[in-house]
Amino acid sequence: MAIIVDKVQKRRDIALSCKEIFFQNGINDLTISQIAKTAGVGKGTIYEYFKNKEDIIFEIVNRLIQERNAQMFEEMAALESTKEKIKRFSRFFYCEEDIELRQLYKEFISISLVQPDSEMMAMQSRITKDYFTWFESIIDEGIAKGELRADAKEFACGMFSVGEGMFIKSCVTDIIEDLQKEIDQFYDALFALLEVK
Amino acid sequence: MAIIVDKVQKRRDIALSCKEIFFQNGINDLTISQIAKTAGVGKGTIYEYFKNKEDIIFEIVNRLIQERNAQMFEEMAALESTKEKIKRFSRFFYCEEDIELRQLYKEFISISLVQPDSEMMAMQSRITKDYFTWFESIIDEGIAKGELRADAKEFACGMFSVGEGMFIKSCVTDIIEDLQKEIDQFYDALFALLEVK
Amino acid sequence: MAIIVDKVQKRRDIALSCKEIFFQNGINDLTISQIAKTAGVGKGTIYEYFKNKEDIIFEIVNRLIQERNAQMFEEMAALESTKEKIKRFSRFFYCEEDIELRQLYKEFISISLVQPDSEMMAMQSRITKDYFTWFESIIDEGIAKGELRADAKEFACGMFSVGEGMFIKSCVTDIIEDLQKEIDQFYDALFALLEVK
Amino acid sequence: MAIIVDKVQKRRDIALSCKEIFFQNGINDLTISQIAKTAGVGKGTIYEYFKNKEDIIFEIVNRLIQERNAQMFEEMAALESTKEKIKRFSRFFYCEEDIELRQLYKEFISISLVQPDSEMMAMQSRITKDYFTWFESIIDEGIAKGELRADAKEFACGMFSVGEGMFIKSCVTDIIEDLQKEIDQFYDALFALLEVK
DNA sequence: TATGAATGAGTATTCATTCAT
DNA sequence: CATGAATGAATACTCATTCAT
Repeated sequence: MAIIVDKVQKRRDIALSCKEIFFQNGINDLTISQIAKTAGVGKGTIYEYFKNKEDIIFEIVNRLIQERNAQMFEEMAALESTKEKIKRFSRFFYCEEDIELRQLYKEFISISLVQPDSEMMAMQSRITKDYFTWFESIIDEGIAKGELRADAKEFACGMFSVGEGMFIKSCVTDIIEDLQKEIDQFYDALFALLEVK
Repeated sequence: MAIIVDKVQKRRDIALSCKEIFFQNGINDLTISQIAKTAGVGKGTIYEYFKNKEDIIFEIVNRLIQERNAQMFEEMAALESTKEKIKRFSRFFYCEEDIELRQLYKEFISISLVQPDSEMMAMQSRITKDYFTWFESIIDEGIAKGELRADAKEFACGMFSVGEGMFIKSCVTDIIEDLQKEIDQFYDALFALLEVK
Repeated sequence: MAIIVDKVQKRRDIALSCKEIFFQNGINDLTISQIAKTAGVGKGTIYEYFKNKEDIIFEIVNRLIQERNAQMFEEMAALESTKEKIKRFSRFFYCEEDIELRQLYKEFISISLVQPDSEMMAMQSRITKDYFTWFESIIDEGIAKGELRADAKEFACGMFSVGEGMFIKSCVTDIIEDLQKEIDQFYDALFALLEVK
Repeated sequence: MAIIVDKVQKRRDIALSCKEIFFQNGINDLTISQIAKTAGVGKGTIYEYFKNKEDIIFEIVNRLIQERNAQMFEEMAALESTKEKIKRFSRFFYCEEDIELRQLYKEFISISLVQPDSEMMAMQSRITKDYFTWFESIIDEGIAKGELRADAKEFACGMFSVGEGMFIKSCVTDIIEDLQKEIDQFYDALFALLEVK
């Protein structure tokens, strides 16, 4: 009998083997030849596991995002106050703390902007909803604990969006000096208005 | 001397002649051949006025952004209250009102994400600062007029970022239903806290 | 011994299992993967029974041609007069009556034209001779029955060739309108000269 | 001013430069790389003059066919009797006389069989009609000169088709021995019936 | 100065065949 | 005997850039 390969596992393996070049060069310099070489397989083998290039890029981004998001949510869950959690969330993206996470999201958004019809869009939607749900839940929690005013919930969507907006800003402009400070200030000012005194 | 002016003028002319194909196909399908044909010049001529493709794309985006932003600020200046102005600002990007402006910014951000080293970045910075300055100035104005609380200014940066964030969201996700409503709600809720009663 | 018979049987089975995809897509889109899947065996197994792709294509065409030709001759044998038989022969190919038979011969001839060194050529010779022999025999019969003049036999080869020629014409040109009428007219005119009054 | 090239002329030049490899290897081994190399130009240059591979192959076949057919008709026109002309026509294809002409028609028909949707089909139709018209005209002439019976015209189409049929036969079978004799016999027998005694 | 003809490096994808299990 | 995972040579086509005129 011939070897039976776990296709799902091999997809993941090939995708993850590209981690390094992905983080180094982004997706633009990712050619099938390079992917094959990096994964240590033949070019034809790639097409045994992926429909086309779009498919493999999707898998790479998908795997990495899943991996990172899980870590993020876990870390944030460990924190106490609502404000702390939200500030921690922002710090993932604006500090140089995790340069790879930044690179990952950057590529992710850029692909989605350029190829809005692909599966990428569905994934973006899913992830955006997850973030938004998380924001809502911790604000709910804050209200339940009596930390926040009842109308704080109306800011959930905005809180997430301001994060996304500043992330883009940090990527496409030179205005990097006080980015973290800026976002902190915004959240501080907002929470000053929302916290129950 | 006259020749230098001519160069600048010709750069602009060539760039603006591509308006239509840019809005139709985006930047990905913009080839030098096409640009040359559209501009009514030879392919070689392009390289007399532009260093390379990056350079010409920069010029196109630059010219179009200048043009549009001028219009935008003019329109917004005509409005009365601070809240109205800011809501008008958001409407430029989230409604289908001006599909071309959306397309323009989308391309602009996507290029900047992918080629952060180019001149694009400086341009992004400049524009972002302009927006931010505008936000600050109208908030100042609101405070001066007694519409807004003194600490409203701390939200200038956030107000702009939430706009950018939602713009990205509207481009990369399917979550489109109540985008305009969502952003309006956010601004309403925020102004409810900031307005002097 | 039994093994050899099995091999022959399996070759036939695999070949005939491809009937459907052959008639649907022709030979150009016939890949080994597809053949293996359709035959319900592994890709490697194909190479146990066939030397290479050429070999399997030969077998497919061979089996299908055998099958169809047997039917054809049987049907034609049931007819009465010489002219009827010959006209019936032509109808197999020129009418849309049997689209699959047309497709089969088309592929057959096209392969033979392109790869004249293969076994295909021997098969073409065999089949052409069969047709020719059949033409001769029914003309002989016609002469024996007193239907046809004695020198009619000199037209056997031509009668077959005119059929082949018009088949090709019907495949490669748009001149389709009165193909059946044209060939009928030719045979009518010829038989008018050949029939004993 | 830049060089202005006669596009039509260059198309022809590139096409004709492939004559040799076309006659040696047929169309199957004709790759763009090879064509470019043979024509002494870069691969990209090919696409300046041809839409795609199909287009260049069409040009090659087209040019060669035009060239040869002109020669053929000229030669045939020089002959006297109707029978001579028709027999001469057949000799072009069945003898080894002009191996290249045979190869050319072989490829031509084979391409048309495989890609019936291309421009090739229109060309086949045109050429077939030309041949047919020629057959009709010389039969008319024969009738006018009193050589042939008035009903000879009904055989024009058949006479051409029998030629095509035997050409195919000569290409795809081993039955080559008496091909010329066979076709001569057919025409002799037919003319024996058609000639006015 | 203006041009457009020429270019070739670069890329995704296919598929017959092999061979370790 | 049977298999299907692995392969890589082969191929059409694109497009930014150069340079002779």
